Amino acid sequence: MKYYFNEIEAKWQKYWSENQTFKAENKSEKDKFYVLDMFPYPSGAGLHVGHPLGYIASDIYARYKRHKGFNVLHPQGFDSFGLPAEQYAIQTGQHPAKTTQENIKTYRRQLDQMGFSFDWSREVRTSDPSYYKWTQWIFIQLFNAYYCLDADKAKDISALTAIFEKHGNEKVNAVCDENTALFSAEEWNSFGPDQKELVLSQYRLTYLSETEVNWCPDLGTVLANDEIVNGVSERGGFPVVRKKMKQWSMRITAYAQRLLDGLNRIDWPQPLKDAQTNWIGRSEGAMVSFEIEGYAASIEVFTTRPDTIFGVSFMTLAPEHELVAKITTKEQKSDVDSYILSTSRRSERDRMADVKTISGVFTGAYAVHPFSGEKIPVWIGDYVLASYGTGAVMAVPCGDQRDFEFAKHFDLEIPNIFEGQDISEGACEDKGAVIANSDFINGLKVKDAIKKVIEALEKRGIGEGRINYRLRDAVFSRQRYWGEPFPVYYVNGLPKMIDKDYLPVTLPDVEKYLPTEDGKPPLGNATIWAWDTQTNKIVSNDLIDEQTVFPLELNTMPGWAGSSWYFNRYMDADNDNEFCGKEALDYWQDVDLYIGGSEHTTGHLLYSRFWQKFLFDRGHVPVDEYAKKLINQGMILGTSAFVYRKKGENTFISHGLIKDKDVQPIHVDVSLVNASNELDLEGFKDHALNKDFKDAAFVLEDRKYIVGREVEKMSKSKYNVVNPDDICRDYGADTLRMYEMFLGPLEQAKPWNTAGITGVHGFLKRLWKLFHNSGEFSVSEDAPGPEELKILHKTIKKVDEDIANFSFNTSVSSFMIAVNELTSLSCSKRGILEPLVVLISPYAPYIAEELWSKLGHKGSVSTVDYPVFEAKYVIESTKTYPISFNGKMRFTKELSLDLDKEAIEKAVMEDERTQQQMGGRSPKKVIVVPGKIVNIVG
RNA sequence: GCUCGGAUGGUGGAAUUGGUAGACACGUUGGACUUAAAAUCCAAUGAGCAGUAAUGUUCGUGCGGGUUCAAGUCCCGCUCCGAGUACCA
Repeated sequence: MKYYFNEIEAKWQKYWSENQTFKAENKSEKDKFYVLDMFPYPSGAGLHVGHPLGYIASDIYARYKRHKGFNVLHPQGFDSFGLPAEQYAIQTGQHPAKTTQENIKTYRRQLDQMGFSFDWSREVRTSDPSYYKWTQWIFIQLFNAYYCLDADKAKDISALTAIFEKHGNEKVNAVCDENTALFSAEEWNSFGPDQKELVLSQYRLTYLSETEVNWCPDLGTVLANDEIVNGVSERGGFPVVRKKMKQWSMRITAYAQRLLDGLNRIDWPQPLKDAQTNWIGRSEGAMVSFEIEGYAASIEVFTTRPDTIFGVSFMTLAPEHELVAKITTKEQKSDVDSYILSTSRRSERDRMADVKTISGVFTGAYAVHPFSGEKIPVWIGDYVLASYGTGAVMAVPCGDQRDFEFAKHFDLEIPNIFEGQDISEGACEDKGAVIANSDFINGLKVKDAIKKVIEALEKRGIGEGRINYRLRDAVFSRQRYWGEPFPVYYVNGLPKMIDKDYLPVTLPDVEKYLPTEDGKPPLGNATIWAWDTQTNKIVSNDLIDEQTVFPLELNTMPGWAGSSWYFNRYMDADNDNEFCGKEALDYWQDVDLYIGGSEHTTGHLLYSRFWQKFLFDRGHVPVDEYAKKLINQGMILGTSAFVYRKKGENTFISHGLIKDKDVQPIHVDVSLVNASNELDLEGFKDHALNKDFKDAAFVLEDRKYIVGREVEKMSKSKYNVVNPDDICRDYGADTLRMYEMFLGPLEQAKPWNTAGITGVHGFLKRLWKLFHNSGEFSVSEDAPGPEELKILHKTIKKVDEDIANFSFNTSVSSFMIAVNELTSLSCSKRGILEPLVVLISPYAPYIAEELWSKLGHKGSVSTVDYPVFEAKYVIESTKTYPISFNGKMRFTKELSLDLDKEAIEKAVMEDERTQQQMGGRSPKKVIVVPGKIVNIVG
């Protein structure tokens, strides 16, 4: 009887769906285990074979844990707000909700086909009003909170106003804007409501501010730093410019230190932790204030090397620094203005690419050295970034290579403040140096000098020790249509939150999805988009009267809003009264295993940790790190195929004949190429992308056209996409699952190669054949013998260990060995098949279910708690090495069920003595048990 | 530049963490079945040398050293490849 995988798979999909086999309960006697995937954005192209890799791994783990007796939560959903649906809407006028709905349908079909054990009753979609209701709610919670540094946690904003009323803000130790002014209790109490609101916004964890943002004119929107790659937009590759706009921001910087500290408590990959650590970019140093000669202003700088303060010979401001206009002298004005103009014209990308060119200009102004009182010229230069620190540096050419080069270029002084260091060729950045020519810190080492300078600065009130972070507050506004609307309306230009009871504020319909002609975001096109504070309803814009009806926010939230808390929603996805019920949260707590791509390291994975910590502070969730363990699955790459067109001719040359001919490589669809790299010429002509190709000439080798190959990212534009639908049709989902695992280590990037799939498919066929010998299912009730049990338990032990270590590739090999060995014994015994089916079911659930039911079991193997994952026989691996006299070893491997324990114990006791003996003459025989080398005498 | 990975047959990759290097699979070659092909099954397959053969033997985990009875694995010094990040004061 043939292995009819298509029928089997359809049958069990139906069964699982009808019986809700994978529905998880929020109450159980069993221990909980939460396995999470990064939910997909449902794109129009559907899934390719690369997408499900992580889902297969997590599904294997989830099914394995169910067998081990855990109550497993394994949900799935869709990150369904996003730019592609919106751009499609701009082109076609089709509502993004409709496109999204259709795409989700395709995704769902593809996911079901692959046999994932998701609990779809908990599905979430970020674009669903019943979901984004709670995204809006969390936004309001952030608005109504500030970060108290004394308690080191977020608190309700009312606690802050209470302090202001009694003591003003002088003694408040909270995270706030740099330029927050001081006020007394009397002053606060005299402020009007609008002024109070402006002050509070300097403390709120989400706030409106005029910020310099990354504006992408082609996309008509603002981008976050992690959405920009090499100075152009990640999506589309359009140029990005700096622009000032009024935007919502998230005060993630308040959590910088806790985001660092939390990394020590979670089992995430080290490279990912390193990347987040670098992104947060903590550096210790000092703030120093330099007075400007002749002005009432001073320049604040941040430095990590306050010990080098006596080596300062000039200062450099970023061209965008606010003091530049104020302090530039008349004589220098035209130079400075033209320099600022030329740097602002250069895109960020040019500035980054061109690190070598040194440019700058003198402002004409002088600062005063805080200790020596000397005059220090103030320059501007584009090597100083406005967005880091204070946008100004104290330049120490002898201690910083960039300052050194700047000084050399403009012929500025380079005083040496290091004992016995030669600085004629470059700056001395060695932190073991000893300071000289530096007044009260002469003879001190760097570390001690830093301490002493900070003390002196603080004593004189002109500076202080400071920890600075590279991390910036996150801009939270997007000028897009297809995102969460803000639950915000404006009175006198000040934001007001809509009460929880009236959420969600649902996205309005618009005629056009582009920004309005006067430059407002797409929601500016909506005609029914105003808030009536009397009825608490969305009403027509015509009714705005500035008394009771007010304009609503026109921006929407960024893509990361919905994904920053979805893992909590799965625990209680249908709750209409809370974002997630307390009971569910207390039961499920956090994610035990999270699998997803490393591209989200400094985006989603940082923002979601931030929101979780906030929700924890406010008592809404029980833990402040939401994922105990995380694994980054490696990308599956495509193997692109190329044809080579002779330049200027319609002739294609086979890969082997190119040599030094002038040819242009052109991508060709991989489905037109067979396993030996031979191109289907008729197919190529029929599916030609370019009309000319229809009558192209070919230069062949061995009567074949051989294509060139290259490994690239799998993408539609590279014609190297392999569709899982095709693989499932030809080989079945079980084969696809096992093969993707077999391809190589989970965390490693690896190219897809359909040719190798026959090996795994052949294995499943052999397994099937083993128990369908005479054409129908046949299983023997005889008890298995030691040989057969040995095969089974060896496999159990190996597979169990491999799953625990996430080495799914080697466990597939173990299955193959087992089936090969059983085949050679012609073993078809129930006592072997039954546990083997359970063992194999996480990898190949469909064939396992089918065999399980043929064994006469009711219900699904997927939900069976079965002790099969504990090997009944303890198998010790022993090796015997007879040693010849020249010291070379040979040995025979022995795997035994009936080990002579006494002999081993005795040998272990002699271990020490043996080692001594081995230093001298070689023993005749050595037994190795794991971890020990022992000698057997005789 | 900095940070983190990696380098093993024709290919993807194993190697119980210091103990048979090359599991398992692809590919290749030969054979069986077949009119033939596909499918299936069996055998060989790191390289070299000797032998009709069983077998013996030498070399072999990017390069150069070192530690050890024993190194793909540990230590020191390089080379090359990949990923992330970048004027961060």
